Amino acid sequence: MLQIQNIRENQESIITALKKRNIDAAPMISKVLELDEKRRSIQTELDATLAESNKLSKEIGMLFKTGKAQEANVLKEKTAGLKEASKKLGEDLNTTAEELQQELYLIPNVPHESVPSGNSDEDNEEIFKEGDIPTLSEGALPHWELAKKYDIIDFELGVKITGAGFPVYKGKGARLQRALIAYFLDKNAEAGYTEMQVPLMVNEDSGYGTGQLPDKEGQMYHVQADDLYLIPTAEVPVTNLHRGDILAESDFPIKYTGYTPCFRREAGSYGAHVRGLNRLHQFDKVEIVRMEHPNNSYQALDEMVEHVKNILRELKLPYRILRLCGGDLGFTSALTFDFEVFSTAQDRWLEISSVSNFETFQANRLKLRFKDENGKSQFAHTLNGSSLALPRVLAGILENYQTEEGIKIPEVLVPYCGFDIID
RNA sequence: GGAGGAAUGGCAGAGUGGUCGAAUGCGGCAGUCUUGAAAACUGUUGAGGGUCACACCUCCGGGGGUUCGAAUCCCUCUUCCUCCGCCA
Repeated sequence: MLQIQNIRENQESIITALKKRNIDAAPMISKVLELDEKRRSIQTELDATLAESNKLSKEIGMLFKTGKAQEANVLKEKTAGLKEASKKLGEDLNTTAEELQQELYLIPNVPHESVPSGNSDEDNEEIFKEGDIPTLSEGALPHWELAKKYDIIDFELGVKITGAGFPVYKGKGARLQRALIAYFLDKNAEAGYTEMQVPLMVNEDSGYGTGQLPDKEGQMYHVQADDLYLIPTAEVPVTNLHRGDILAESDFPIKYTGYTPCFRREAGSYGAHVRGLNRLHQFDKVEIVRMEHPNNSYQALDEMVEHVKNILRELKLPYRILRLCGGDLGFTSALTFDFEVFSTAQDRWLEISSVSNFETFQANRLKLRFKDENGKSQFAHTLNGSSLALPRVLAGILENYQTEEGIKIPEVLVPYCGFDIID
C-alpha cells in the first residue's frame, strides 16, 4: 500500500511511473486525494468538537467538587449537542477512512525506475544468462514421462487421494526432493539467513500484511470454518513475523529463510504448459526474506540475486535472469528479477525463482517501522525471493541430467541423496 | 470441549469514575564524574492523526454500551494462565 503522504506529495510522478504497468492511475489517485482531504477535514472538525466537550467535562468535574451542582447541571445540558455532533462526525470519519483504505488497497506499488514498460512476459528484459544447455540423446523425455519411467512421481495417485495438482513423490523422487530442500536451506544458512519454521495457515491480518489480500483472495485456499488461509508462499508467515514492530537501526539486516509447502488454487489454468510439475496446487519452496534499511535495500536485492545465481551454478543448470517489465510485475513489487531454468526436453524456460524488493509497500500495511538516527519512525523495506521453488528445479534436473543409463544426480546433491543416479 | 482467573508503555508492575497518556522499578538514550569503562548521580525516553510550528484529538487486548466525564462500570469477541476432559 502506498503511503498517503507520498501520494499527496508526488502524485504526478506516481501516475507517470504507474503507466509502466499499463494503468492510468489518475482517477484512482484523485479519488484517494479527495477522500484524504475529506477525511482530514472531518477529523479537524471532530477534534474541535471533542476538545470543547473535554473542556466542559473538566469544568463540570470541578464544579461538582466545589459543591456547585446547579451550575454543573447547566453545563451538562450544553454537552448534549456536542455529544450528538461528535457521534455523527465519528461515524463519518470511520466511513471515510474505510473508503480511503479500500481505495488505497487498489493501487499497486510504484515500479522502480529501472523497470521497463511492457505488456506481458514477452517484454521482460533478459539481463543475464549462464550455463551450458546439454545435448540430449535421441528420445529424451519430458519430466512427466521420466517420472513414470523411473516411478519417482505419481500424478494419478495424487488425483485419487486429493485431486489434480497434488503429486505423490515416491522413493528416490521423494529423497531427491528432500535433498534439495536440505541443500537449499544449508546454502541459505551459510549466507547468513536464519532458518524459521512457520505455520502453514495464516489469519486475515497476515494476508493483508503482505498484500495477498484483498488482491489475490481467490488464489488462496480458505479454511472457512476457522477463517484461515493456507499459505501460497512462506513470504506471508515469514514477513509477518515482524508485523507491527518498531525496529532499531541496529537490527538490520534481518535475514530469514524457511522451507514450506505452498498452496495455490491457480483457478483456470490448464493445458500443455501446466503438465507435470510445471504448475501445481501444492508444491515445496524454500524462501528467503529480508527486512532492510531503505538505503540498503537495493544492495540487498543484488545480494539475493547473486545468492540464487550461486546455487544454480552449483547445480550446473542453464538459467537466465529477467528483469520483469511493468506489465508482468507483481502488484506489491517495485522491482522483480525472475530466474528461469532451461528445460531441454521441453525446449522452454521454466520460472524457478522470483526475487523482489517491495520497498515500503508491504511495510506500510504491516506497520513495520524502525527508528532512524533522528529517533523518528520510518517504514522499513521488505524483500523476498525463492531459493528455490522445488518442482521446476526438479523438472530441470530430471530433464537436463537424463542419460541412457538413468538420471544423474548433480554432484552437490549426492551427499544429500545418498545415491548418484536414478535408474 | 467444561469450570475459574487474567490482558496497562521495550519489560516488570501500580492505578477501581474526574487534575491519568498513565506512579514506580528495570531497560534505552544524553550528560556529569573517569585516562577509558563500570558504578553513582542528573536529565530524557510509547504510538498515531493534525499543524509551517504550536494548539488540539485518538489509543490502557479488539468491538459496542452506560455517563457531562471511562484504564476504572456493563455487554461481546479474541488471546493467555490454572484445573478437568480428549489427544499426536
